[in-house]
Amino acid sequence: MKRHRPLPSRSTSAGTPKPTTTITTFYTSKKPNLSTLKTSSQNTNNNWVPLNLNKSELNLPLTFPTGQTFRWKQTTPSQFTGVIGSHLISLKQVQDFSCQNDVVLYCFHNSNNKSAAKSALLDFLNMGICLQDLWVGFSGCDPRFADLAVSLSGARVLRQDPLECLIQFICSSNNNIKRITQMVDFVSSLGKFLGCVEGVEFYEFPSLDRLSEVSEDEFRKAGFGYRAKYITGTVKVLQSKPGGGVEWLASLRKLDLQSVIEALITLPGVGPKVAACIALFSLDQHHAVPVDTHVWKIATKYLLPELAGARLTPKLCSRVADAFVEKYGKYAGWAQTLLFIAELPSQKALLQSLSNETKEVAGDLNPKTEKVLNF
DNA sequence: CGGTAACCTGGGAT
DNA sequence: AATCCCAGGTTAC
Repeated sequence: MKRHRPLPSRSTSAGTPKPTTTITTFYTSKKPNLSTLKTSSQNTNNNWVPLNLNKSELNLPLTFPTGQTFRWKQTTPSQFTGVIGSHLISLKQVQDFSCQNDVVLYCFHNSNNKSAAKSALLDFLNMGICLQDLWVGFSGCDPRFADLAVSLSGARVLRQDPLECLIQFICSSNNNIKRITQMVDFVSSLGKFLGCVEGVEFYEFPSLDRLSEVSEDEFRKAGFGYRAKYITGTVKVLQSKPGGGVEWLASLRKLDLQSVIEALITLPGVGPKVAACIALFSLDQHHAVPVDTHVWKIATKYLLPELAGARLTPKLCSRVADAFVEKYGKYAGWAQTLLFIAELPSQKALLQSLSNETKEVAGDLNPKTEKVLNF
C-alpha cells in the first residue's frame, strides 16, 4: 500500500559519500569530570525522605515508564530516577509494614537547596491535584474505569517542563519506545551532566540555545530520521519568538485548550496528537486527550462503537477527544491516561495474571480478551 | 478542505 | 530471502 524506498531525499548528504555508519562523536558534550562524578556518587549513603502520600496517589511504575516521559529511568527494581530542572532526584516505593501500605520516598542527589528541590518535585508530581478524588468521579460515570482503577491505582499525570516535553514528543511520532528513548537520551546528553545513579548518567535538559547548536545532519546521524528537521525547525521557530521560546511556551499555560493546540501545531513536527500530549503533560490542560492508535481502539470499542472500522483521521481525532471530555469532564486527560495504560501490553499481562490467580488456570492470553471477571 | 501516500528506522510477522 | 507491518504521527500533495 505505502512504502516505497525512493530517491535519496533532497536536503541531506547528497554530495557526501558517508563511509557507512560510524557513529561520529557529536559536540563532545563535556565529559563528566572527576569532581562531578565524586559529588554525585557520594550518595550511596543518601538519605531517603518519605513523601506524604501513598500508593493510591502515586504509583511509580504506573507513572514513569508509561510513555508520558522518556527521561526518567528505572535505576533499581523499586526506584526511578530523573532530573527536574537542575535537581537529580530518585523516588522509590517500599512496603511500610506498620500500616500495610506502600510508601513513596524521595532522595535528592545533588541539591544544596533542599526546599527548592522539594517544591520542584511536588510541582512536577502535580501534587496539587488529588488523584483519588478524580478517580471517584471517573468510576462513578464509568464502571469499566472503576474495574481498572482497582488494579491500576496511582497512575498520575506529571507536570513536566514544556520545552522538555515538546522535544520528547516530537521524537515520539510514528516511532517506538526503544528508539524514542535513544533519541531522548541523545538530546539529554547535550545538557549539563549532573551525575550517575546506579550506573546511569543523568543530564539537565539542554537549553534552547544549546539545542540550536546542533544541525539537522547531526540529529540525523544520531538516528532521528526525518524528525531531525522537525527538531531544528521547532528550535528555530521558538528562538524567533519575541521574549524567547521558553517564555512563549510558558505563556501557553494560561490559555484555553483550543488556543494551546492551535499555537503548538504551528511548530514543525507537532500535529494534533503531539500537541495534546504537550498540553496535557506540561501545560496544565487537564482535559487534553491525546488520541493515538491505542486510544482510538479504546474509543471505537467502548465510547464510539459506530466509528469502528474507520481510519484515524485528524477530524475523527478531535471527535474522540470531545467524546472523552463529554464523558469524563474537565480532567478527561487524566482518565485517558489510565485507560491508555490499561491497554499497554505489560499492564494487560498483569491484569490477566491478576484474574488468573483467582481462576487457577491460565486461560486465554489473547489480548483481545474482554475485561476479566473478578469474583 | 478532506483524504492518502511518503517518511527514517529496526524488529517481528508473513 | 524479500516484503510487509507496526511503532503513542506529521507533512505535503
